[in-house]
Amino acid sequence: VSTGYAVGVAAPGKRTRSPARPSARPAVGGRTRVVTQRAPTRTLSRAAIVAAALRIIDAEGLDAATMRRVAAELDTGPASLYAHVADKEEMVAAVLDHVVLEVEIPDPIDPKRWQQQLKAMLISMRDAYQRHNDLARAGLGSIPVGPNALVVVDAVLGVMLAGGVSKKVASFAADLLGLYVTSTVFEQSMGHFADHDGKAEYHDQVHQLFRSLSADTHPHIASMAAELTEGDGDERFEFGLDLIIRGIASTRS
Amino acid sequence: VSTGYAVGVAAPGKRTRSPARPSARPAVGGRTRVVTQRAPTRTLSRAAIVAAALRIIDAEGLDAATMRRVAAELDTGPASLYAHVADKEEMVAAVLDHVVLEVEIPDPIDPKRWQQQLKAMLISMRDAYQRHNDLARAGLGSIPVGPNALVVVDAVLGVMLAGGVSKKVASFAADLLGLYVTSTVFEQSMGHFADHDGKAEYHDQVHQLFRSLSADTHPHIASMAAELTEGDGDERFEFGLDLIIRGIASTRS
DNA sequence: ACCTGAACACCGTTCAAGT
DNA sequence: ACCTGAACACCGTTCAAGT
Repeated sequence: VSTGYAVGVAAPGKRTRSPARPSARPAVGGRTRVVTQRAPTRTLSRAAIVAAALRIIDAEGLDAATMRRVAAELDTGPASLYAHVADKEEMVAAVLDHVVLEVEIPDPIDPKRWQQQLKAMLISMRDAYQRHNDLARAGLGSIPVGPNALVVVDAVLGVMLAGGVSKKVASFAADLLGLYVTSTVFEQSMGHFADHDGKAEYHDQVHQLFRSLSADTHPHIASMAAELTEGDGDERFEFGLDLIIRGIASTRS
Repeated sequence: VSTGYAVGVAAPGKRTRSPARPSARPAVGGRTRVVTQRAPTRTLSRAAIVAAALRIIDAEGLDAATMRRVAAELDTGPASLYAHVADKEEMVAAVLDHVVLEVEIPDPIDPKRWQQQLKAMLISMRDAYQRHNDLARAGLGSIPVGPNALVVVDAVLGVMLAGGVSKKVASFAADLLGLYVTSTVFEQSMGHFADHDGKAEYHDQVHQLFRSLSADTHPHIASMAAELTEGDGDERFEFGLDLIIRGIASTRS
């Protein structure tokens, strides 16, 4: 299984929709009374690993989140992580699934407003990814099977079904919408790093390339250089989202 | 620039739409007459590197195409590649762009049949990627700016414009369609390798997971397990393609 | 200009040994 | 059960030296 989740083993019941960013530090004076004083937080855990990895990704990007770097963040060696996480792929999948806790789900579902509710969910999903640098890249090309992702997928399906969309179309559309969000966020997170001084420069380069193409060899690109690159990310994203949702709506009986 | 192409430097004029799979071996007795016999093909070149990398990708997958492995395939050391290719990213981008030569472009464009022609191009694109293992993964999340890709994009835009689609919609739709093809191919190429004995098993696992979800926590997924996983890749791909194209068509005045 | 050997600065993962 | 140091088998890229 590509996502790193052991598919047959994901425990949906254990999912808890909790505050988006649990502190890595456990609450002082919690409900378990311990007589002997424990070392501050010397215990490694899956949650601590995910939190450390997310901190690194936020600050330095997905590529910086190596097993060695995450271990160092937790003052240990890379081998120690393997007691809590099968491999790097599973670790990153866990981070991704943790972040989807930030997605807001409409409650209750209002059949009359299904298109707005669908759009709002997907914007919320985009915002969640966008808060975490280029993390979305990890989600490219993988079916979301993490426990939290499944909750969001279920809600997306529910909103569409409430709106009278067929099961077949809803099933397909859920895939497409997830794909669209992930890809869009990732594309817009490009050029954030090291080599380039901002996505503006990248954007300008692409625009220049399009304008530089001869009308002989690339007549349509040349005639559309403006349209191909204009509009900020938000605008393009919403435009595309509306287009897809309109397509979904048009399939109803 | 993320694709590895130096955007400002791509030379569209140099693009040649040649036979899909040029042999790595130069034609014997070509048009340049050489007196002294040259060593068989001892000269390294960008084309030879791309061909070697593609061979490895076809046989063993994208991850196997390391600089060291490609160099070994050409009986040399990894450092030698850097005279013809800036880095690994550029090498892979060049392979990707080489493969899009296999995409068939309709000629001439028939405005009346724009929807069919658009669909045929995208199926051809999917087939091209599909012939090359998990290569499509390299295209995820990068704007296609290779010289050959630009020709295909230009044709896609041309077909839509001929069909009366607005420039703004065409611009967006071209992005979306490219995204859709790349992601779909990659998703279907998963589970080809090592750990699993075929995508069937992966597919079954996902189906099992969906069926195992409680109707309490995931009512809609549970009620749609069949729809979510049914249909072979081709069917799902075409269904989605039709849906997107219908959405595009519905925007016309 | 092109090619090379050797090195640099990393990776993910395993494994025997500890507690 | 969990943690660790050390090692294994790799990476991409650079660089001085060769031709």
